[in-house]
Parts: sequence; C-alpha cells; structure tokens
Amino acid sequence: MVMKLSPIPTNQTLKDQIYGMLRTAIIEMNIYDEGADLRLDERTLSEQLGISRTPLREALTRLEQEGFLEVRARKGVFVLRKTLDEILDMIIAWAALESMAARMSAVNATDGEIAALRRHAMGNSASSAGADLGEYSDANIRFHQMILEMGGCKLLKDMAESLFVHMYAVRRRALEENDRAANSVVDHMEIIEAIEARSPELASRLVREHTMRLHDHVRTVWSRMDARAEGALKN
Amino acid sequence: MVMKLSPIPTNQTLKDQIYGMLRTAIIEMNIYDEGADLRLDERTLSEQLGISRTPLREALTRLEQEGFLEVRARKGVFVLRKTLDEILDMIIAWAALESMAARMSAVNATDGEIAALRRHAMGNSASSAGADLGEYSDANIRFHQMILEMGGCKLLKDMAESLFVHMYAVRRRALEENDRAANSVVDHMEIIEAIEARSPELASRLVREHTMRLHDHVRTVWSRMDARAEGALKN
DNA sequence: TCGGCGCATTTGGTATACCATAGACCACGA
DNA sequence: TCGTGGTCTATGGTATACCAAATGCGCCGA
Repeated sequence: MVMKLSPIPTNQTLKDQIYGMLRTAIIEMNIYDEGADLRLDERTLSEQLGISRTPLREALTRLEQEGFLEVRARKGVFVLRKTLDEILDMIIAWAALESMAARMSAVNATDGEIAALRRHAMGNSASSAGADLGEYSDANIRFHQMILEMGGCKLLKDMAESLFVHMYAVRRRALEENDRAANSVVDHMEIIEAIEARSPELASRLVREHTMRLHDHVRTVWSRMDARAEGALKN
Repeated sequence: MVMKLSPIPTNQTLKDQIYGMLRTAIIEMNIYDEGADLRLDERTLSEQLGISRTPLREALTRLEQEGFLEVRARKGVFVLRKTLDEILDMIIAWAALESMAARMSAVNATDGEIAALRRHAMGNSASSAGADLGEYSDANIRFHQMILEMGGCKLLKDMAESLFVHMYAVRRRALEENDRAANSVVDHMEIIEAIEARSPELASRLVREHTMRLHDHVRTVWSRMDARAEGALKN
C-alpha cells in the first residue's frame, strides 16, 4: 500500500513565515493614512511574534531590499511610502513589461488560452454593471495576470507582480475615483481582439496605451496626495 | 577658523560592505566553469572576512533574494547558475525595459543629451576597429546605460541594471563568438537617429529589435552550454 | 561480504547577550 | 532664562552559543 503523506510539512523556516506575514500586512495596511504608524520596532515585533530578533531581522532585510522598508541604524525601521514620482515610474515599468508580454502572447498563446481570456473578460464585463468595485478590481487584476502568463516569459510576470504589490492601494483608489471601469472593459476587449488577430504590434500598443492611461490619470489627479505624503515623510 | 572636516566617515555597516564584496566577487567569478566552486560555507567565509556569521547571513539573504544564491537549509549556500531559459527571459525583460526607455528618450531627452550619446557612439565606433573586446564591451554597456538614463525613468534603469549584472559574462561571451560588434555599431547609429528624429515608435522598435537579436543569437548558439549547465546543477 | 542501524559531524536556523551611537532629558552654571 | 555639557535610554549592529536536521561513516550482525 502506498501511503498518502503530507507533501512537505516542515520546510518553511521562521524567516520565511515572518517575511510573508509582514509583507502581507504592509501591502494591506493603508500606509497613506496621515496618522499611520510607519515605525516598526524589532524587539516589540519579535516579542509579539514570539521569536527572536535574528530571523525577524533577516525578514526585514528582505523587505528592505524589495523597497517596502527602510532600516536606519539606531533610528528605527520604517515602512516606506511611495512618492507620486515613484508610483508613476512603477506604472511606466509595468507598461513596458506587460506590453512586451502582450506582444509575445499574440505570437505564442494557444487558441485555448486566448479563449479563456475572452471568457474571463466577458464574465467580468457582464458583472461589472452591478458588482462592487472590489470584485471588479480582482477580475481586472486577473485579466492582466493572464496576459503576463500567456506571454510565456515567467520573468516578465514576476517582475510585473513585484511592481504590482507596491500599487495595491493605488489601483483600488484609481478605480474608485474615476469611471475607469467602463473604459477598461472596452480597452480589454480591443486587446483580446488584437491577440486573437495574432497582431503583436497592435496588442503591444494597446496594452501600453491602456496602462499609460492609468499613468496619466494618476499624474493629473494625485498631485495633492503627493504633497501630503512628502510632507509626512520629512518627519 | 572653520575647520575642514571629513563629511561622514563611518556610515557603511559591515553587512553592506560584505554584501558589496560578495556581489562583486560572484559577478566577476566565472560560474559556468565546469569545476567552479559553487558552494559557500558560512563559517569559513565569516572566518576569512574576520566577522561573525550574523552580518554575513544578512548579506547572503540579500544576495539570495537578488537571485545570485540559493540557501538550502542544512545543505549549504550555493551560487546559482542561470539556465539558458532564464538568460533568454532576462534578455526579453531587458528588451522591454530599454525599448520603453528609448521611447521616452525620443520625447524627453534634451538635445544636449542626444548629442552626448552620438559623441559617445562615434568615439566608440572609431576605436572599435583595433580596440580589444573588453574596451568595446564597456563602451557598449555605456551606450545602453545612456539610453536608460535619458528616458528619465530611474526605475527602468535600475531594473535593467539588476538584470544586467546577471549577464555580465553572457554579454562578453556573445561579443567574442559573434561578429556582433560591427552590427552593433550600425544598430546604435540607427537608434541615435531615431531619437534625434524624435520618433518614439521607431526608437522603441529599433532598441527592441537590437536586443532581441542578442536573444536569438544566444538561443540558437548556446543550447549545448545549457545542457551542460543543467547537468551540473543536478548535483 | 553485505546491509542496515546509529552515532558523529557538518551546516544552516534560532536564541541571547553585548556593543555603539543617536536622541532625549536633565542638571548646573552663566 | 538660556544653553551647554553630560548622562541615560532606546535601537539597530554584531558576536556567540546552542539547536536540529541531513549526511556520511563505521560498527555490528547476519
């Protein structure tokens, strides 16, 4: 008899667990609230988590390198806010990566993948009328993920995703304050058609322009937020 | 009297120094040699460097996250070789980033910056006849750096550079085995002309195609190396 | 001779203790 | 009252000791 065993019970080290935990917490935390606690204390944290500072510090090192934190010697550990310029740069880089993925999708994607993309977008559009924004946002994210996957270049997807987590709150907010949802649906359909037509050039351009519309929206609308954020950062 | 003092003598922590040191060593080390020592030992290293394991481990954590190392619990720390597929993916991502930078350069770069780029490329081309490959390679790298800078999006440059360090040896080798130098000079000139003409679309396309030529070259020529590398990794 | 069990060693993971400095706070004197 | 200096504390940086698992080797029995 072949026993069915648990796959790999104990392979995640404390460091990894803590890393994931903190990362999620930081991503979901609204760091742009004026009174937000941007300060972390190693000793307090390690106590709360019931571990020593050593693995905690290694997790913090990782988060620092990913741009979530800044560790200032003998000052403290601080959650970083993105400035408006940094957010805009991230959107540009994202546009670069995803438009390349779209280009490759038009060449490499199987008909089945494209059909799945269209199915997803249709359901998405159907529900967008009455659904809440959170639901729509998730579907929207999934659409972009699918394109990144269909390109067949895993690195593009990973890099785009590492940018994305820094914009979790950003996208949500952009969806709320603009009537972007309706526009997005149209954009998405055009993108799908370009991929179906196996037109790399068009698919690439449409994705880039779609993302750059978010860029323009954020740039024109959020100047005030940036001023606040920079002021807060000076403390 | 106002004394002239040194600005900030001691601001780099041990962790940072070690990180830089190891990073340079790994980049310059030829990890694709068959008999290369891919194994690092924390205790031995810390002894050689005259420090404790703690800051060393934090440096290793950073390097691991950047994709230089893999730390396997109770097995050891290993320098990672890139597989052929990973290298190809990096070239694609690089093409995505740099072509976006070129697009932006065509719009944003000042006339002075473009002139500097042309000057650099001319000197480069003049010396390429007799100069050694190393010299040419450096000039070549600089050309691409300049485009990434001229785009005005620092993130694009940083991301491209973080890809680049993984391909230090790759580029060098590609230059050696192909007569790419001459082709490159022509490509570069066309790119400069596109930027001078303020044509984002053309500049973007030329940069992408230029980089993708490296992609095709590597893909078609290096299959054997990859087979070897994967075999070696299995150990 | 061969195979398996188990201990010793290696090695990364974790805990703890100590160090050094930045910043707050206080006391003292002009 | 003000400011100057010292001291105390908070906090990240570093060193050291110990832990646990994976591996290799050798003893022992069949």
